[in-house]
Amino acid sequence: MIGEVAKRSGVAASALRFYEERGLIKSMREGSGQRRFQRSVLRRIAFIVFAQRIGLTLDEIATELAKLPPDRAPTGTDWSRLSNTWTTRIDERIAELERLRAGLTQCIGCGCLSLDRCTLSNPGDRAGRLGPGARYWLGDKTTR
Amino acid sequence: MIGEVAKRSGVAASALRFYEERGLIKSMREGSGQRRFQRSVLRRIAFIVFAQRIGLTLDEIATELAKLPPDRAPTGTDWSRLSNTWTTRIDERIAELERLRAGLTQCIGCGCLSLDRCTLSNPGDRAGRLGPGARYWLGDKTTR
DNA sequence: GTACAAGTTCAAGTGAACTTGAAGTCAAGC
DNA sequence: GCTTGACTTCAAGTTCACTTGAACTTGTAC
Repeated sequence: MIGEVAKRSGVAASALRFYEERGLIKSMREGSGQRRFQRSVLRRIAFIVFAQRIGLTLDEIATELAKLPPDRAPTGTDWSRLSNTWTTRIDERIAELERLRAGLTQCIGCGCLSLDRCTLSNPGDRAGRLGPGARYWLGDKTTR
Repeated sequence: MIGEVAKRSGVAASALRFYEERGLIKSMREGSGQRRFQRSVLRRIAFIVFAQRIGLTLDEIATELAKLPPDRAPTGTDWSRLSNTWTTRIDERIAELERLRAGLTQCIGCGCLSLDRCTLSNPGDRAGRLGPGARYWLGDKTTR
């Protein structure tokens, strides 16, 4: 029952249908055509919600979830294998935020964000190397 | 010249026009109708880019930037006053990420994200209090 | 037997942050 | 005088992650 899962997970039923359409979760169908979910779907949903907060797109999340064994129920080990790569991602994001905080207090206040002498900024040799909309102040490769 | 500012900031000209339309930056016009920017616009753009990475929407950024004195060029003190509120925001985001990391390693691995006994999870008494699409696993009030 | 809640599909709408395209202006270089 | 490049406006398109609405079916309650 989709309503039950929605209630338990806090994720709207429409979103759950959307996730299924995108292949993030699966369901069985009853004779009547209504969805039946296995218990394990809750953990998947939890993972999706977490991952979104970390900043992954649904596509990336789908790719990650596809690494889980399709044949058997995922074990704690399966999950923690996924979690490990994500931990890295979180650490990177935290590091970036700390850089931003430093930039905010050290650079914007002092005026170097006029881009002439900030250690965070380094146009010229970095410009154009990042994708369209590149922002060299961020020292960011992903740009999104 | 918009192309010059685009090159210096790494932000696309179309985005700069969009920011101007949204009131985030300003420009003078030459006789020909082309935009002329003051040097200080670069610092504003830097601020916008930083703020976006921190997770603010353009609307929020506009609100923040509106706090700068419209009459005179902003001083370092003006900027750092803004930065302070943002530092808080960054710290919150870092704290959240650390919670997520804990959740990832402690909860998903162990199985409690089946939502029965996780300290991060607490349905029932929290359900429905958050907006639509509420996700109680996040312990989040803003939900976005 | 009929009301009602909960489910179904499918198409279209939403908001954020831009980008793209069409059609036109303007100054410089050859 | 004509091409080129950089600019202009304005409308429409794009991606992401959903939500909303219309039209319909199913199961339970009275």
